Amino acid sequence: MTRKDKKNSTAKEKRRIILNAAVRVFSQKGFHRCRISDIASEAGVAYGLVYHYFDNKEEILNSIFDENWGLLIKVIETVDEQTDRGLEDKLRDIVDFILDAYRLVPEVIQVVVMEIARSSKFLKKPQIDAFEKAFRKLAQILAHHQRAGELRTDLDPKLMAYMFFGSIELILTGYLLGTIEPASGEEYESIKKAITSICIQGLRAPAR
Amino acid sequence: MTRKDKKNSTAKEKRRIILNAAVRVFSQKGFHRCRISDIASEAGVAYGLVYHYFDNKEEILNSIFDENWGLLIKVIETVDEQTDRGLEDKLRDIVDFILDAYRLVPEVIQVVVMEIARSSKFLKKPQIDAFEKAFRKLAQILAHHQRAGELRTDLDPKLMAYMFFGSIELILTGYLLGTIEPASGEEYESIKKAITSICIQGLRAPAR
Amino acid sequence: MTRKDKKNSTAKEKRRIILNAAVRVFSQKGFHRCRISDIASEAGVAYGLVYHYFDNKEEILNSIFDENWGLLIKVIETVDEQTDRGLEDKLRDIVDFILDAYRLVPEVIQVVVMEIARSSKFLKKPQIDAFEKAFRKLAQILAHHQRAGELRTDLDPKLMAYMFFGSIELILTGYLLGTIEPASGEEYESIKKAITSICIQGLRAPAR
Amino acid sequence: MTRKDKKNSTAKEKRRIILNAAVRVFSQKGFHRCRISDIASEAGVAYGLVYHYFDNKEEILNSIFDENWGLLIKVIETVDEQTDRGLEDKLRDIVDFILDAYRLVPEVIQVVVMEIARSSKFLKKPQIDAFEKAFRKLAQILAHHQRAGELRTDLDPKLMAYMFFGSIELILTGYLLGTIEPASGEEYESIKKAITSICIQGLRAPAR
DNA sequence: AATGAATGAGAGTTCATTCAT
DNA sequence: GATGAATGAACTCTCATTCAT
Repeated sequence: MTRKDKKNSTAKEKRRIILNAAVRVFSQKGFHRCRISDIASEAGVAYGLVYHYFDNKEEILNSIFDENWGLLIKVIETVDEQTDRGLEDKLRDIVDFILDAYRLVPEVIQVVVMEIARSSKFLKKPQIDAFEKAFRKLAQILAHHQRAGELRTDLDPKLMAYMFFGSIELILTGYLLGTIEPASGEEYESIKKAITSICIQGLRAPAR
Repeated sequence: MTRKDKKNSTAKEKRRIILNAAVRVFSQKGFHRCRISDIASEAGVAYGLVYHYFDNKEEILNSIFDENWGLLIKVIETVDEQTDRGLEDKLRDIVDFILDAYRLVPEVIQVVVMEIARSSKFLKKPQIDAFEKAFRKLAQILAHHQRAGELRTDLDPKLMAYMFFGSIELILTGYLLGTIEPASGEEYESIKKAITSICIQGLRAPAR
Repeated sequence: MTRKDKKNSTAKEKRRIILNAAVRVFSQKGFHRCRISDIASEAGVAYGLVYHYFDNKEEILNSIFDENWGLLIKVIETVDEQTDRGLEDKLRDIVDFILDAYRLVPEVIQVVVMEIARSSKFLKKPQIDAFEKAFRKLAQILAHHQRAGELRTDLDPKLMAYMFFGSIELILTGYLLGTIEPASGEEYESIKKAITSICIQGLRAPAR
Repeated sequence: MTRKDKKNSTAKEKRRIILNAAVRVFSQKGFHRCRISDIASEAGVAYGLVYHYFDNKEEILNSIFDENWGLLIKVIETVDEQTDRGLEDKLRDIVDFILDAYRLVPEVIQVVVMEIARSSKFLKKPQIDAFEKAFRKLAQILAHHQRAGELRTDLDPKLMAYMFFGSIELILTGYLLGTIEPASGEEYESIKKAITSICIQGLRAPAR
């Protein structure tokens, strides 16, 4: 019987528990409106323990961002490497990833979108860089397809990238706010398709 | 010579001065990171005077939102009434209004977008309603053009509205963050055109 | 037509209006819980005007005390001069004065008793002196009757005076709190009699 | 050697230390005139610790009241149960308790009497109820002796109870104010006797 | 006399963070 | 690792008082 079995949490797992608790309370009350003790009691630990695993409150938020935004970047990079696939497939992969994540862990998406991306002006350097990296990567992909003649060339690829993510983000916000009614499983698929399709048809070079 | 001329500020003007100061400090440091005293000293008034004109910090933020978001709603409503104009013109008016506002008073836009719209989940009822109203109005316009056969009918107009505003918003964020290089006057015009064009071509019903 | 007729308030009357308003709000909310602006709006004047008639908040309270406590002292002095009357009559006059005052202007009594007499430790010198004067005067009267053989001599007259006022005061408090049910006009008379009687004869049932 | 011995204060003791410090500063400066920081520095603890043990300033005052008024109620209840003892003994027990408490901890008595009992109109419900309970209990005792023929029946027992406590209270106030000179140990005993005796027999000199 | 805008010290309260156990 | 008592800076909000008009 290993130590892991005896205790239901190793150091790493404890950190995870705290992080998950933080996601929940951040999403419920907002980062600034919640206290370390809220996180601790949600996690079921003493609040002093939070400081064993994280230097301070902001670091918790940054950890959530790093971890999840990192996944997005990884998806975009993977997509970028698949040079043989079409633009539509690529964008669709990204949309799928984000919307699936939203379905599975909406709180995570909320925190990342509402608490971090949106106060991006006040992020620390590493987070700003990571934030920007996703846009840059996508812009690269778009530029590639521009050069391949699949996309209109009168537009800055970066601008397109921002519009793409902006579209997705505000739709998620609509869901989060409840001003767009939450979609059923089937609808999700059609929304994914819709987002991609709107972007593509808008971006696609006009047929001759 | 009236009293108004003698003194450089009437009650209403003092309120304005404080509100403008608040916009500046909110945009510089963020709502949660700035203190009432920051606003007061930026406005050049005593601490307590801020409370003479506003009940509390949040009311200041709400006033900024109400005032400016109200303008947006008015623009959308005006556009809605112009039944004889084409969709492209209408969207262009909205884009123009937002981007021109950004050029003139970027701090206002930043505060409205980053500090309020983005933490919309935590707004008070009247603000949530106002927030939603803009989307609903635009969705109405889009639905109208859908029925007129100008827009593809396979999409929820609300979804389109969210994508439209989302595109604009994240582009503004890019500007605010400096990750999109701020455009010169001329470029502004081309960006306005681009946003409208992307949206229209993407949304337009396929040519038969 | 005199100025007094034109305007419904001379300086002295304005002062009176403010003072009366102060009594009402002090009695409702308590001295520490009410603001100058409460007094002003109760009086129907601008709050700056309060400072024309009074130096500060505390002076208002002191004025209320001085004025009313002065009446009590006057009554006691008058009683003291009536050397030919019996002790019972004298005490009864004092009791009458206080209880009648309570019937007529309970708010005044409340403020004097609860806000001033009771925080007597923190009064200014002139008020402490006036406060004490009433007790000293009554003690003098009691001492006189002690020497005349009407009162037991085993007790300090001052102690008796304190007990006398203390009895009255806490009964009033009971009324003010509503823990003693407010008496009707007739009952008032019997209470006056009871207080005097208890002081002189005590609680014991008369021996048969 | 237990932890309790090593450290000079457990959680409960710390609370006690703060409460005692609060009694001292309340009695010196008055509740409204003292700040939390006064309590903290008097207790020798950090500002924030006071809030670790008490929700707010008022709760501190209420705790002092509850604790000490509770003792008074207990004494009255004990006295009430001793059905075989005479009225004089019973009243004497209550007088003893209060005056002994005053000798031992005059600050406590001052705070309870001057800061709480006297602003009883503004107390919270539980405190008002407790306040009234003491009077009700004593009135019950008096009513019992009334029925037993030991007390005059022409008086409301509640009224008597108020007079009894009122007498004691204002005497204590006289001490607190220094307008009655603080008694020596021996005098205390005679004062206790005097109060009881006056209540029962009144002020009148015994008929010869 | 009258107004109420303006001032700013003051006080309660919160809470991130540290640290002894 | 774990706990939660202890710290104190920070910040909002209040309100008595002043003063220009």
